[in-house]
Formats: sequence, structure tokens, C-alpha cells
Amino acid sequence: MTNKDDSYKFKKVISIGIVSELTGLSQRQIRYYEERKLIFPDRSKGIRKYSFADVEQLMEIADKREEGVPTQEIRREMTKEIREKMLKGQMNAHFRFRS
Amino acid sequence: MTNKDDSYKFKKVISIGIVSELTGLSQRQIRYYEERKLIFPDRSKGIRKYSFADVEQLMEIADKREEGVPTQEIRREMTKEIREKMLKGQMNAHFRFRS
DNA sequence: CGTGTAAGGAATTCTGACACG
DNA sequence: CGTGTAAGGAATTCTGACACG
Repeated sequence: MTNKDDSYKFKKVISIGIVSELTGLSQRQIRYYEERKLIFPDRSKGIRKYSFADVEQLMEIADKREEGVPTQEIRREMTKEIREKMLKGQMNAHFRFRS
Repeated sequence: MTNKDDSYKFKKVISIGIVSELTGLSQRQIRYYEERKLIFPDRSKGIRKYSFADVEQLMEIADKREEGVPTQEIRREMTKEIREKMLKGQMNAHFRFRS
């Protein structure tokens, strides 16, 4: 039950047009953030597929960009958060759906 | 929190190709079940969009079809379940705000 | 650096119809 | 009844590039 609900959040099934609507970001911006390694969609025959978790991530990125934080700084903050979560022993939640 | 997770399940963001992969049903079958009023995707400029709940629904439909249950019978069972759930929901709402 | 845009191509989806049965 | 398929068109997505700065 919890596993199933989790899978809804992490399953990569949403194409970029919908992600754009959900986040308010342009497709150009979404692709650029991928180029800057802030987001990692799957690919299905070349077509990008995102999860709801990705959508949330993009919303956080959007907030920080509006504050003027450059992508490189956002990336640093992200890797730092990952590190902290791993220290807390939550690496399971993070990696379980990654591969 | 619970609300957000619910939205993952019911938000219509998945296009038919992915739904086909997720359910193992052909696009033809998925469209036909819509024609028979077993499933109700949203439309975005003519393009069908499904939720994870829809995907689950389709899997149940697939199971019943494999058992040889005709679509019309499946539809009857569905409306019956809806009716039961509404009664339960009303009772919940009733008791929740009663005391 | 971050984002917009036009360009050409590839992959997706849609509908209505014919087929089988 | 339920599903496959070919057909033609419309909408989506992709990449690499030029622009501005």
C-alpha cells in the first residue's frame, strides 16, 4: 500500500508538456535544468519522462531561480541535502527508486 | 501531505502510450473501454490523459476481461461499487462532523 | 548565464473505417 | 462483441543553433 503510493510519486510517466503546465516552467527551462544536472528524467525512445517527484523538484528549482540563485548554486545545495539525508539514514528512501 | 499524495494518484497526466505499457493493454483496447464508458480520461487538445487510478482501473478491467466478463457486465459491477462507496463516504462524512 | 525562438525531423496520438466473427 | 490494422492528419517532442547579454 505504502509502496504502491510511493511508486506513484517516483514513476517516470509524465511528458514534458504536462510538466511544463504543472510547474509553470517553459520546456526550454526544464531541458536546461537537465543540462545543468538538476533533474534526471527517463527516456522512452528519446522522449523525456518525469515523475511527480521531479515535478516537485522543479518547483523548488523555480523558487530558487526566482530568488536569483544560479543553477550551479542550486546544484550544490541539492548535493548537500542528499548528503545530509544519507547521514540521517534515509538513503533507502532516496535510492530505492533510483535505478 | 495525504492530500498531496492523493493528487498523485488522481491527477490525469499520463498519455495513452505509457498507459499501454503500464497495463499491457493495446491502445485500441484502452480506447474501446472508454467508448464502453469503463474509463474516463481527460483531454488536452484532443490528447487523452490518464491518472494512476485510471491505470489501476484498467488493470482490473483487464483481469475481468480475461475471465471472459463482457464490458457491459464490468460496467454494471463498477456502477454498483460506486454506489456502495458513496454510501460509505456519506456515512463517514456524517459521523465525522456529527459529534 | 539563462532563456526565447525558428527549423526540420522523428515519434505520438487521433478518428473513422474495414475486417473477422 | 472485442480487437487488429492501415490511412491521413494533427499535436508533441527532440536537437542544434542563433540571439541577447
